Amino acid sequence: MRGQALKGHLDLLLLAIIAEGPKHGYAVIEELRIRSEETFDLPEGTVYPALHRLQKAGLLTSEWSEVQGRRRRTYLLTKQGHAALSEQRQSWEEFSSAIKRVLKGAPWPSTP
Amino acid sequence: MRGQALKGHLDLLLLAIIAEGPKHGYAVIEELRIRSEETFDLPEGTVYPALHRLQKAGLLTSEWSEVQGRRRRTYLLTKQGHAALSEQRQSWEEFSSAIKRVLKGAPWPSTP
DNA sequence: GTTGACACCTAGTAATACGAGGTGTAGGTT
DNA sequence: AACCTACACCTCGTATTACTAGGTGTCAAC
Repeated sequence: MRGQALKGHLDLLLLAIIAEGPKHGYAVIEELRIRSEETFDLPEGTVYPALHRLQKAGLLTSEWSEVQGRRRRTYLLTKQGHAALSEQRQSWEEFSSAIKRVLKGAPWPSTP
Repeated sequence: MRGQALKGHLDLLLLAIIAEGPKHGYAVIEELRIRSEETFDLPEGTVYPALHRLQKAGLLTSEWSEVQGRRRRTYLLTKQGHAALSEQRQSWEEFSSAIKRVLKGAPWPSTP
């Protein structure tokens, strides 16, 4: 149920979602919520600035459009974005397996 | 090879290591480096303040000792510390599987 | 007698996720 | 008509936190 504390890994999630197809910010939030089964229910104040950051870094481009009276900013991965994504996937793999190795030391809480 | 960017998960690692047996700060660093196979090679400026923080939060206690002329501060988990650990293990489990669910959407980079 | 491993510490910095607010449209319900 | 909810965007400030860059001191080896 916790959405907080995805500290360094937000970019990976955003890039991964948008890599599957162009999406606007609000849709990214929804997609993340659904795909994570409510684990990631990110506030807009988290996602929008992050998207701006990624665009500024050259990993995303965006385009404005208007759909049924609402303006949307739709994001797309650049070549750099794809490169960054696959790099960050690898980092995640390494990171999470390192954590696993550390945690594996003591089985699980046997309430000592 | 990178040790940085373990953003929100440092506490989990420290608690997990110390839960296996009392350890002093320097030994915690070594243990983390070895167990993670060099992935986590944490600077002292990261670990020591974190240990202080955990102690202040009541999750650790410490005791000074002197071994071969060197003073050591050895840490131990409190009851709260054990509770926090098992909570954070669970959080990690949930967090990492949520990430996996998000990433699983598109197989792996087929260089599109 | 200097270097390197051991062993601790603090102060400051940069990054960043989030909270709290704000703007506006469309489509309902009351 | 007034209101609410979902959609859709935004910014500013704050708190946390990992890290950098320093500092102190012991011991063994060279």
